[in-house]
Parts: sequence; structure tokens; C-alpha cells
Amino acid sequence: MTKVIQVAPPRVFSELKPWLQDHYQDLPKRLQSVAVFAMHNPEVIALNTVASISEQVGVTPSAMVRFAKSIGYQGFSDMQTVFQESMRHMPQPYAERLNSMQRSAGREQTVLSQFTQAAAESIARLEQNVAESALLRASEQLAQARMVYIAGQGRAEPVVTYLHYTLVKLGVQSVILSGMHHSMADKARMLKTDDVLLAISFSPYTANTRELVDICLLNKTKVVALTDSTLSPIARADDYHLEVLEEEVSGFRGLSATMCLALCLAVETGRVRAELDEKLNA
Amino acid sequence: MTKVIQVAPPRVFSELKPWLQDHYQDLPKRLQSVAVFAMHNPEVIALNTVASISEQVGVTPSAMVRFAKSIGYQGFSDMQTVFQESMRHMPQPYAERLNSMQRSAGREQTVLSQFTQAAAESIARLEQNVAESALLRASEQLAQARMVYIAGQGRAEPVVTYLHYTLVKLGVQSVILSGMHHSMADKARMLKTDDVLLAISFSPYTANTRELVDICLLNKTKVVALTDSTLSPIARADDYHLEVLEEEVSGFRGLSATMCLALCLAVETGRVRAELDEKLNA
DNA sequence: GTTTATTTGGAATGAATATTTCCTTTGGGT
DNA sequence: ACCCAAAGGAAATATTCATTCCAAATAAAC
Repeated sequence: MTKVIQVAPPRVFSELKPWLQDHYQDLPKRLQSVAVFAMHNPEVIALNTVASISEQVGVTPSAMVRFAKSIGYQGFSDMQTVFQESMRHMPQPYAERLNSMQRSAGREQTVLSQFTQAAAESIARLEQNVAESALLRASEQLAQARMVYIAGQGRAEPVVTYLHYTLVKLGVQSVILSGMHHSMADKARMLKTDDVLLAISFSPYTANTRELVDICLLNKTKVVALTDSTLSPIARADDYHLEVLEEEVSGFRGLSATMCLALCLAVETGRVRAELDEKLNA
Repeated sequence: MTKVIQVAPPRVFSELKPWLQDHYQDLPKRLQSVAVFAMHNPEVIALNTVASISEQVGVTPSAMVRFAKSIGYQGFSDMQTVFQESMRHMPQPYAERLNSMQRSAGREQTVLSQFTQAAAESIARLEQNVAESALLRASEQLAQARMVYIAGQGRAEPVVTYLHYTLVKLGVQSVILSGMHHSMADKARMLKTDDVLLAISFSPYTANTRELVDICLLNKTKVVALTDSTLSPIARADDYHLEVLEEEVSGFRGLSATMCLALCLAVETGRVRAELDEKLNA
């Protein structure tokens, strides 16, 4: 019989990883293949059968069993349960939880709970304050656009990135307006009347984004704005704006509610766009 | 034989949910129990055997099979694969997602309320599952770094932008690692042992970020990871990783909870960093 | 270059598990 | 109160799947 590790094998996935790193060199060729595959595709190991996995790896079924045994498991199934357990997103051990509970009980709340609470509140307010109809109107504007230009700086920039990413995935043409400040104005003048500017801005409102909106409105280019207050300089009566206000914790404002609204806007836009496309093809 | 639905059963989990809501009333008592359980514990359905599940639900094994068949599946195993597919977060083209969105649109919930609800749930889970201690350990690593390199692509990119923005504001030196794929590896090799890589990655995990982590660990460079599963290839035992799982709405995953966690991490890092600086000046 | 130990693939085995069948129970209608 | 149809439970059956074993191949040692 081959030398089989007699000590207890790792019972949790996070311990298995370093084990493999250490012993990788000493493993036979096929078993190395399996090791690499397992570390890169743990989900496959957790969910599939020996036959199916071994095929994906390019080894024979017996190699899978040998692999598990060489680590010290009783067999493949035994190892698989370890992979499955990690998938279950098991809540943290109760000891840990109590620990953090105790600490928060006596004194002030933990950092995490403070921020999660603020985020939850912001999201609750978002649902209250944003009218579905406003969301729909904004989405329609974006869906009809030949091209969507997205602009925003500072704290708004992650939102810009996210909107761009999601819109593109949903098949809505869009580009991010960024770069040097002076060149932005030039770019803005490029926009045609059938384009739409999607501007994101929070206080303190950057002069740049504000200018951009001004230029577009002069050009009769439609503007959809995402901001934190109707008082915002980029919110005008003649545009389509959505308002989201983030609760603040000791001076810090998050983006949880904002991201949620951004996703809604993108998805709704995608949906409306799909409807429009259908009509055209009919 | 009992009336069995002959039309094709839902092949994706997100379609199964509304189906069950519609037909729930017409199901026999035991099958209703199974339905409720399945919607609340999809992971259990995906991972366990009929015997084990039926015991947890409190019904006989045959009830499980009947349940699957009453929906239209060939048997339990057939249904189970659908649950498993929903677990491997691999997913469904975007066009499809919009499709299933439309179909479930009849339901009274507005788009906004669906997404806010998902976001709220994700945040609640975040508070439950992330240990304050893990957050603190990760923050300490980042605070001690000479320089923090932030990496992440696709859906993780907004998080990268946000972390960079916030860390810089808090006086923690950091840069974003981006650009062409081949140059990334070169950049990664530049990292010194007193630098820290902050990697953000969600499934399907991009090969790039994965490689980056591998290189850094080889170089003995510390890695702090933010991911959606302990199974993630970028989560290792010898690094500091934080896990956040976003609830999904008809195939779309938001970033609300992720952003909240990112903010916590940044703020906590800033705090620890300030403490360290104080000690040095004393 | 020959012999010996390891590794590997493939078929045979046996255990685990889903599925079916049959019989009992329940509940609704006449 | 009786009957009939639908539902539920338990055990038999069939299938799938992990595991084992052995022979062939490969690499190592002498």
C-alpha cells in the first residue's frame, strides 16, 4: 500500500488549502492535477460525482479516490463533505458570535453593526422615498438613448463604474465620461440630442459634474441624475432625477442604498430596452 | 396516477420560486411542507440525500420524490440538479435574466421593493456572519502596510474604486492594480513583503485576480481578500479574508452589503492606522 | 540493462440512494 | 354511514455511484 497519511485530515476547507501547498511537490503527477483542479474549482468537487469530475480533470475515477486517501480521508465522499460544508455559508461559530455579542452588549456597538444598521436604514428610506414611477421614467429615458454617457467623481465614482458595468452587460450602450477636467467640457459638447447624460453627484457637489449638466441642458440633451438631495445643483425641474440619502455614521457615508438604487435603475433600463427592441423587430 | 404537470419544469431556481408561489395552494399538505422547506433551505436540497432531507422536513422519502414529480421533474435527482446549478454561482446570460424578470413581473412587488428587500437581507446576513475579530485582523494588516495594492475586476471593480477612494481619504496609502493582464503579473512581482494586496473577487472568479493572489503568497506578501465564499480560490488559510454574500433577485446580485463591508474595513483600517501613528510619534 | 517499487487505468464489486409499488389511511361527497 | 378518490407511509426494487482490486505501464534503483 502506498504511504498514506495517518494523521487526521483537515476537516475544514481553509485548512486543506495550505496542506496541499505543502505536500503538492511530493504528490504523483495525476494527483497533482487533481490538487490544482480542486483548489481552482472547489464548487465542482462539492457538487459533482467522481465520474463527472474525473472527466473534467482529465484523470480516471480511481485517481480521485487515491487523491482523497493520500490526504488522509477515508475516501472521496469523505473529502467531498468537507467541500460541501464550506459551501453552506455556515454562520460563524457560536463562540465567536457570543464573543462579539458580549463586547457590543456592555459598550457601544461594534463598527460592523453600526454601519450595517445605517445601511439598513438608508435602504428602508430609499424604498419609502423613491417613487416607482420616477424610476420608470428615468429608465425610459436611458433605454431610448442612442448612447448613455455616465459621469461622476469622488464618492460617486464607484456608482459610475457599477452602472457602466451593469448597463453594458444588459446590452445598453454606455461610456464613462472621465479624464481631465478641461477636456470634459469638450466631450460634453459632443453629445447629441438623442444621447442621455447619466450624472451621479453627492454633496459637496463637484463643479465638474455640475458644469456637465449645465452644458447638456443647454444643448437640449436629456439628463438623468442620481443625487442625494433635491436641493442638489444637478437636480433640475426639467430633468429626471432620483434621490437617495445615505445615513451617516460618525461622519462616514456609505453607498449601500445608492448601489441598490443604481442596480434597480440599470435593470429597469435593460427591461424597457428589451421591450423596445422587441417592438422594433415586430 | 396523480395529475402531473406535463409542461417543462423550471430549469433555473429563480423561475422555480414564483412557480411554487403560484401553485402552492393546490398542493397536498406534505408537499406544501416540502415546498416551504425547499424555498427556505435551498442549500440543503442541493447538498443532501433524499433520506436526510426528508428527515429534516419531517416527511417520508417518497414525499420528496412526489414533490419533484408534481412540479414536472423526472424525479428528485432531476430537481436537485436545478438547486445545485443555482449554487454554483455560475450563471445565466443577462438576456435570460431579464426574461425571467418579465415573467415574474405580474407579482405585486415593485422592482424597487424587490431589490431593497434583497439588499436588506444581505446586510442582515453580513452582520451575522462576519466576525468583528476577522474584520479587525484584516484592518491591522492593511494598517501596517507600507502600501496597499487593490485589485479586482468586473463586478468587484466598483468596490475597488470605493476602497481606494476611502482609504486615501483616511490617509492610508493605496493604489489600484489594473491594466493589461500580462502587465499585472509583472506589477505583482514588484510588491515587497511589507506591502499588502487587497483582493476583491466574486464568482465566477476571474483568473487574473486569482493569479495575483497566488503570486503574492509565493512572495510572502500579505493578502487581504474580500470575496463571496470561503470556497473562493482567493481565500486561503494564511491570508485574511472576509466573506459577504449578496442575495440575488432574478439573477441579479447587488453590492449593497459588499459596500457596507468595504466601508467598515476602510474605516477600521484608518482607525488602527491612526493609533499606530500615534505610538510612533510618542 | 535488469530488477524493483510506484503509479496508473479499467473493470468488478459492493454500498448507498433514488424510485416504484402496494397497501393503509384520510377526507369529502352522496 | 358508506363509498370513492386522493394522499401518505413502508418496504421492495432498480439505479447510480464510490470503492477496490489487479494488471499494465512507468519511473527509480542498482
